Amino acid sequence: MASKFSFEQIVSHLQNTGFVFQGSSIYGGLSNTWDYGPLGVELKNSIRAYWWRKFVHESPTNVGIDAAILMNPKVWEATGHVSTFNDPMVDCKACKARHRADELIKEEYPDVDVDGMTFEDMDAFMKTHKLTCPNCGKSDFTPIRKFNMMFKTHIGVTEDASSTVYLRPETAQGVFVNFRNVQRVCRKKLPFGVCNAGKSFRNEITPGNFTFRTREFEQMEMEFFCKPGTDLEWFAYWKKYCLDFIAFLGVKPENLRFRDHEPAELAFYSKATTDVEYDFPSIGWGEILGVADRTDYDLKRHQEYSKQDLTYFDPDTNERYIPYTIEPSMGLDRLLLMVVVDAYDEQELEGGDKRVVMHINPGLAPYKAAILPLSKKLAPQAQEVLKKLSGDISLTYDETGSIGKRYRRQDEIGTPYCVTIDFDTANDGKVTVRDRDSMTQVRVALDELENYLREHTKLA
RNA sequence: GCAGCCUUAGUUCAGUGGUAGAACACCAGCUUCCCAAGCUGGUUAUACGGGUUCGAUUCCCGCAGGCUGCUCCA
Repeated sequence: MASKFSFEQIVSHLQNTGFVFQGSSIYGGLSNTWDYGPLGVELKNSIRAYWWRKFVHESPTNVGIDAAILMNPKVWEATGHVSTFNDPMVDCKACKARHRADELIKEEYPDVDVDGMTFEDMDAFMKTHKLTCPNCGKSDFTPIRKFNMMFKTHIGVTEDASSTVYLRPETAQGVFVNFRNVQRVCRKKLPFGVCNAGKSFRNEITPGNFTFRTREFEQMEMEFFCKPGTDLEWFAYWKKYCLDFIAFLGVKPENLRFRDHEPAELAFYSKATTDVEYDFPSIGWGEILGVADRTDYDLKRHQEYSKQDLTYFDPDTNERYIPYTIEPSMGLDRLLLMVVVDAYDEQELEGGDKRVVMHINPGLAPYKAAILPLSKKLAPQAQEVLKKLSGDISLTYDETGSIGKRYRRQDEIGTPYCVTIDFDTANDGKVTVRDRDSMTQVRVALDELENYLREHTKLA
């Protein structure tokens, strides 16, 4: 079941501890924009790095790229984003409810070919057939209005139509347009995958639920190119691989599920799609990643629109064909939200005290360890220890308040280990390492400390 | 984007047409020295912009943001 703690409670904790801040807050904020704070960015970087390791470094078939956000507008004509992201929306003038015109028509007249209708056709159809609002029963709609979900901007200082470009609504196309480049320079044979992580932008009508749905978000996608006919096999392979990946992040398995899309639910370009969903408190089951069999749709369309040959020559069979693509696509912001929601815990202690603990996977935690002098008098010694530990372990330092209070602060932000320098350290060369989850302590020699921390914060 | 409700320190809450108070948190000092101790002192707020008024945090309007519902999606 979903976390027993309320979403509101967890979100508030994230904002109070520096995982996430509201965007532009000193100007009153900007709706649905969020800034990752010092802790959030560490966690986000860790998750992305782990994804990169699993999908690029540990998958010999795969390589990575980092494609540009701005692309030639023809890309979005080829993919159909320019037309399909234009949904025909109507408002009911009586009750102000908003509906999709095509959905309304389908509902009442399932046999009508709505997809073949223009927006004008739909407008006329709704009027002549006196369609009513499912919400209030009246038949009084505004004309169809288009909502293009792509953000537009302009190249150059003059804003004429010829200079219009879009912020990419998905990272995938940056990979497809580089299919030939990557294949050539890496001398790749099928099957092979190309990974890309980066920001995408969608002008959603209704964002919300904190960072779960935002207009600017970070995707981590792979396009895995394979021979047609082997696609379902690879689809199954990457589906399994993704679930393993999620499991390694350390979330509770009972909060995860696979959901195969029904045929009617499939996107027009997809042959099969599976979502992995997480059971968020208050949001319910929410998609955190999807694996799709995109067939040869994308490359075929790009070949058609760019007039470039995007076929693959198969040296084994001497055939030329357009590869099929399996695409595991995940939202980094959602993965992060899942990790922190899953990790959040409150414990009642003796005496009615409450202790907030974030049981974040030690390998992902924003800080792997906190360096704490038992007394302020030991601060110089503790600073030395901090300085000596090499820079690629993320650490924090705290010398104010009692040691118990400092342990508590680290628990609240998910730091798995607290390293305490005490009065014996100078004599025996050892420090106390306290474990967040078990609340137990061990003495570790200073020489061994770095290895100890590395060993205990290693990812599978 | 539309409708309803909401907005006072970092957080949770008081309060008033005459310029804001607490608790927790935070900082400093003393003390303590391995799981939120104590004492002393300290920093910090009426989201923003107008209007009414001698005077607005309080009343009115606008705007921004938050929450809830509708439509969409990774």
